[in-house]
Amino acid sequence: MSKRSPSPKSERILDVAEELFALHGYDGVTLRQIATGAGVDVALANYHFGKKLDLFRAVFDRRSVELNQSRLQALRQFQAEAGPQGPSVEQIIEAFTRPLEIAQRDGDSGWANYLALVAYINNSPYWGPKMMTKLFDKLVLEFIEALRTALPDAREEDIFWCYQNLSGSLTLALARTGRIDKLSGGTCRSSDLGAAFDRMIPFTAAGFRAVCQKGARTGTTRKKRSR
Amino acid sequence: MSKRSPSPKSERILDVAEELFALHGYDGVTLRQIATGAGVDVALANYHFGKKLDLFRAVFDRRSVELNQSRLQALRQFQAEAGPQGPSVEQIIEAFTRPLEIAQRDGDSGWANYLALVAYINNSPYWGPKMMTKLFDKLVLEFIEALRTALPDAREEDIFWCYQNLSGSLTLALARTGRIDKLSGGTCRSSDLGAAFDRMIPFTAAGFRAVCQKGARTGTTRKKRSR
DNA sequence: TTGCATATTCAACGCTTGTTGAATATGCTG
DNA sequence: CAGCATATTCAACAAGCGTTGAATATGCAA
Repeated sequence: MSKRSPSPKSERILDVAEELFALHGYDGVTLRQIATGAGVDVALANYHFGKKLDLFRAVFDRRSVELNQSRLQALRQFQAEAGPQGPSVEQIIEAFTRPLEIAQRDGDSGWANYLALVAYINNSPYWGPKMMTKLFDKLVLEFIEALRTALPDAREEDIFWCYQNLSGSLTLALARTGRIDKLSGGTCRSSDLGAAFDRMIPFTAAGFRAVCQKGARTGTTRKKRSR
Repeated sequence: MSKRSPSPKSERILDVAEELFALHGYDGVTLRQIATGAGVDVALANYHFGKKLDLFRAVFDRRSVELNQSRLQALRQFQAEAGPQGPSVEQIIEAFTRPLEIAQRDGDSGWANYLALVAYINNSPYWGPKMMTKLFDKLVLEFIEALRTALPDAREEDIFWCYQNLSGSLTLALARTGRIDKLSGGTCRSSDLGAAFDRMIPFTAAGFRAVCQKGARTGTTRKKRSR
């Protein structure tokens, strides 16, 4: 009703753009590459989405609502099951990450490309501040609030720095660079988000506790001897 | 002797290229932008470095040896001071990360741009596998070997997955996207690598222990209930 | 000063880029 | 069928791209 149903060719454009932007970044992809990959004329992308930048935004927007709804729902589920002290750190991180794995595993094949695109944007000093805030800040602050409840003695700045560690681990996993495959001699496959999350969740949960739990950090700012 | 000393203008080209590549990526920068920023003619980059891709490689190469020497030296120092069981996980991660902060703080101002460029390349599915291996794998495997010694009960795949978590946290910190500044309302500044590392080191050390220490993980692969 | 290697600029090339306006195809409504 | 909105292609544009060969400047050796 409110939005006309998209033509199949415009969806193909989004799919191909998603794949290419995730691999080569915004400037590394031409509209002609996208059009060729989608089997359409180069002018069609302009017709449906306007300028190249608008197409980039459309790709980034497309799956964000569904993605963040599933994460928020997972968090709400844990909160409903938990007592008044709220869900555990593990549960919060599980709700933050597992829906991404599930989308990649059960959703259409474009999800893997989309998650790699999010990784590209999140790690970019140019695009990150310009595009992440609008679509992801509200959700992230919701999770940080939950972490505050689970770690009541945490200092404000420690919570955010720990979140950045979590975000970094997640970002590199979503980028699926294949580097861990090489380093490990094939033992690990970066396409296996499930295996990555099986370690990432206990890893980062222990990290949060070590930095944010009562008595974890002494003194004022630095804790290690400088020499 | 073996290499002629570089002209001051060729260094300026490298400096400007470093800054722009770190911010916009390989395809987001033109040789004309670099030349203009360096105050030279566009043909000079070709004269000194060959093709655009060769210039990109030259920028990436320039500081890598010095960087990794300082990290390896820090590791060797801890190893010399430690008993036969080797340095602690914290010390290993400290040696892996602190030299980057020190380079940015005490070295010339281009170091911050260089580290952001490393973050860009490491997080890129296109450039990562193509460029990281040659310059960084040897060093990384040395650190992983040290971690194996510090965590003798760790499974092989767990060590590598945990390393990826560390690498991801480090990568996002080096990218200095400014996102944590916004999220935290100004409490954290992503340009402050020291503050980031003060949390990253205990955070990731606890993560390694939680996943890789004896008795940390039970059963075969998954540890959490699926529902 | 002359000579020569290195460094730098100049001018231009062929090609690709994003974008546009007009032309055509498609599919639904009457 | 006619009419019309939407979808798609066609052809072309001006601008910018990386790269090159020739021309000029620079700095040191004889």
